[in-house]
Amino acid sequence: MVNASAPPPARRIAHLDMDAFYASVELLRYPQLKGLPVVIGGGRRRLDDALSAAYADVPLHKIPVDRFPTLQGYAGRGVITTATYAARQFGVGSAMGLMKAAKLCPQAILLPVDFDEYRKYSRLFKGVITEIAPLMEDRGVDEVYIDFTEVPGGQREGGRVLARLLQKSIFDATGLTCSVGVAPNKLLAKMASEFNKPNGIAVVQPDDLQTLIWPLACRKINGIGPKADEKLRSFGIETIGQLAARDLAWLMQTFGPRTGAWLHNAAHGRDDRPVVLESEPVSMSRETTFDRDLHAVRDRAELGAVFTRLCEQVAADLQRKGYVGKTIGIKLRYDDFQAVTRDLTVDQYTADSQTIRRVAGQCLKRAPLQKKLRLLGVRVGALLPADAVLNSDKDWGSTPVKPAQTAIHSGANDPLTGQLF
DNA sequence: TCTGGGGTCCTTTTCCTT
DNA sequence: TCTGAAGGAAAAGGACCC
Repeated sequence: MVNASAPPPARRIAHLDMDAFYASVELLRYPQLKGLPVVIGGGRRRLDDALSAAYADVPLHKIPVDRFPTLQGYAGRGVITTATYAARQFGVGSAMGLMKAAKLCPQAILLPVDFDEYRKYSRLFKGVITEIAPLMEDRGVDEVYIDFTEVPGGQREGGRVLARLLQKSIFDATGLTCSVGVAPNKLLAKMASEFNKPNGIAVVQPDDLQTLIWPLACRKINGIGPKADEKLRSFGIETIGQLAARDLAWLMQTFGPRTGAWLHNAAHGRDDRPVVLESEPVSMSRETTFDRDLHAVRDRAELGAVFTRLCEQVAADLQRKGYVGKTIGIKLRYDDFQAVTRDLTVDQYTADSQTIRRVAGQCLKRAPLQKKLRLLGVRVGALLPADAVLNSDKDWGSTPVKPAQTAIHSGANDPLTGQLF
């Protein structure tokens, strides 16, 4: 039992964020690129294949720098996922189109994204963390929340001692650095982890709200994106302090009851979300942007093949991870970048590619197909673990499918989609 | 020269039922 | 049969995050 006379330990939540994760992992493989402008993104082919074919007998770190592909003359679609500091000097950055980046910094080396490699290091550093502090919430490939409250050392110097231990242990195991923020809750910990990047630690106490948090831009609150920020600015609200000064009723009136209350709490540093150790996925999807825009009629063979492949990929993902779902949908993005979605909920849970393909095809018939398409996606939602679903047969593929609601126009005579979809 | 891919969550709209 | 209200579920869109 807990000693009744001792106060409960103060809640200490850490947010740990790996520094420039993708780029750092790539530099472990190719240390000869250190200090050079490097952008990661776009490329569909694996660099390894190209380089290791030419340098089969040379270790990766000995491949000459001038053998790496650069942005010079790059033609094609795709965006930069991340860029090294040396590349940022030229004005290139995340989410920028590769062709634009090629104009700004043609000498930048282009590496393809290698998620398998990043996932490998992700598992590694998370394993190090849970050995020391088991209450960890996974927030993607390069960041986590950790509940320090009951961990030995988690209260010393407000959490700084444990944060240092984690940094050192992660570096020893992976060669990678990270930044840690420790605070009374997730909201503040997330902001704190940005204070001393890279390889930094920041500790925020409840009393620090006005001095450390209120001067920050509203955008620093996790959950306030470009749209919300713009709306706030239109009311003259730029800093978190200015947001905190608005009264709750006005915020709820202006932003809706839920968002308004959330904004109010966030500005006052209040957040009682727990650290969540396990969570089930809600949906799985695959989507692809075409090399060139495709037309539903003129390119229907190509489009149909991509469509089938996406369905197969989603089905394979579901099966590999052991899930079934019953809301099946598609996503289209037209050449003008407008996006539409259509989905349909069926009676039986499924992870079968042909079933997904059939239902997704019905969705596609309900979408406008006059404009050219630049992207096609397939999604399965309303997921359940496959072993939790008591469908009579285990062969998801053979389950009959019919729409749960309205009968869907068959579209058999539709000139656009007639036989193909 | 535009703008990836894989997610979650929230709000609004639409449809169905009573 | 029509009309309208109310509530729920599904569908659609969009903001946001990594």
